[in-house]
Amino acid sequence: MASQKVPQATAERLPLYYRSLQRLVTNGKTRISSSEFGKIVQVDSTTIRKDFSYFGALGRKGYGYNTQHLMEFLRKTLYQDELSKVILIGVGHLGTALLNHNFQKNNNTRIVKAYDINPSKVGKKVGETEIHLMDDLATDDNHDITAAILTVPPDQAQSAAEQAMASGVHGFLNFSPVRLALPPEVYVRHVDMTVELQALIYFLNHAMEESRAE
Amino acid sequence: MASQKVPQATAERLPLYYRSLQRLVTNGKTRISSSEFGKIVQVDSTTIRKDFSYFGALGRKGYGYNTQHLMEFLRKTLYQDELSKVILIGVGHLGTALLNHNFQKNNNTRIVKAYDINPSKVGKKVGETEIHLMDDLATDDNHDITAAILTVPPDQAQSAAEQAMASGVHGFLNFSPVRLALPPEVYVRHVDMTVELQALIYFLNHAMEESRAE
DNA sequence: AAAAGATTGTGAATCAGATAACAAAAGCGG
DNA sequence: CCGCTTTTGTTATCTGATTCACAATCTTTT
Repeated sequence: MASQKVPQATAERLPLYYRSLQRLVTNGKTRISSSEFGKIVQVDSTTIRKDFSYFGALGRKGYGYNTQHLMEFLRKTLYQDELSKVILIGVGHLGTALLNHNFQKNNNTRIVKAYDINPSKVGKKVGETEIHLMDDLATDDNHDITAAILTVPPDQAQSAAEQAMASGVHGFLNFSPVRLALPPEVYVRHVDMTVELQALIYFLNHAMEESRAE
Repeated sequence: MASQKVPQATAERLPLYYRSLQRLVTNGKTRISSSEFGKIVQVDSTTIRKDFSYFGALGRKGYGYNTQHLMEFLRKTLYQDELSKVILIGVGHLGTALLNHNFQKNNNTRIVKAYDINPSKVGKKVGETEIHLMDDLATDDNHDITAAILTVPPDQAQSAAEQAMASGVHGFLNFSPVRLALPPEVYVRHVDMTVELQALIYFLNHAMEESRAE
């Protein structure tokens, strides 16, 4: 299986497709064409068809795609039919918000444990998740954990990531505004809100300049 | 000025460069080569030089870049020497976390006002920011506002964005897991944590499969 | 069951971005 | 102040992603 290599850009769109399909199925829509779907997810219809084509023929000519079927395919492909356990490191404002949110709504990812440096928080729960002491992280066994969400202050990010690695974690969703220096077998994704906001401001100002120039 | 068009990919790296430089300057580093800088921000040194070249000659051959000078250039380019006012819509868990954080640390962006649908929150403050009633959004004058941060539930995102537009906002940082349908003159950036996490899980599982295949 | 219409899947073309290669220019060490 | 070293800026090349164009094929209608 897994015929050709799936391009990175394609893989990054799959979760978006998946979530949109969940919504469509819930709303009782049974079939959809790539162009109609494209309007919803704001991706060109050709791109959508090409994305799906890496996994074989998922649609039917003259008909489109069966939403239920497509959704189930994506659920498997994204490993959403098995529970992914995740830990969260750093129970500050953002960490707390994520714990309360806990990704529980539509998907099969659960934050099973949180770590914080502050001993007074230890043992307490945020949402369903119990807080452990940061010092125990490196020596805990987290080999059954898929990924760690890093919501610590910038100066603690590198060290926290290393401790998580030591406990067996090999994937990170890094919310701290630092690039982590980690071995290549560890996979890191960045969510950097300050960068996003500054980029937004840059584009807004530049769009204005360009239209002025016209 | 603004000789050639700056590629999107370049523009999106500028905030990262800027923040790294702030740190370097603070730590007393006065000069840096593209290759040393590249290791810090984890971007290829050629890419860095090329990025800077769109803005003219910022470095000196055989020497590198003056950190202070470069930082100041980026500060201007990113409009960080003037205050950018931002509003936040949706004071839930995530919205509250962002208000408390308030982007204040190193940059010149401030959340000056928040909106929420819940009247019992109105008039209260989170951090420095006062909460207003959602119903007033469309009729308020927010033309001096650079962007709106959207942290509302998915089903309210579209309507909230439209109300913000009506009040004069033309840039959005959208944290809700929905693609907004807005006119093209409005600029939207998405921060989608569920997608990020699912993409991470996909890549982790697939990296494993590939290494198994070797 | 034939004709008309819809829509996929894909090879070819284009576009954007990243990397490589290197000449030109500046720094630096004796 | 001369030659060696460093490092930029940039052109050329490569890679990956998107878009185009259209044949193949299924659906729907009559």
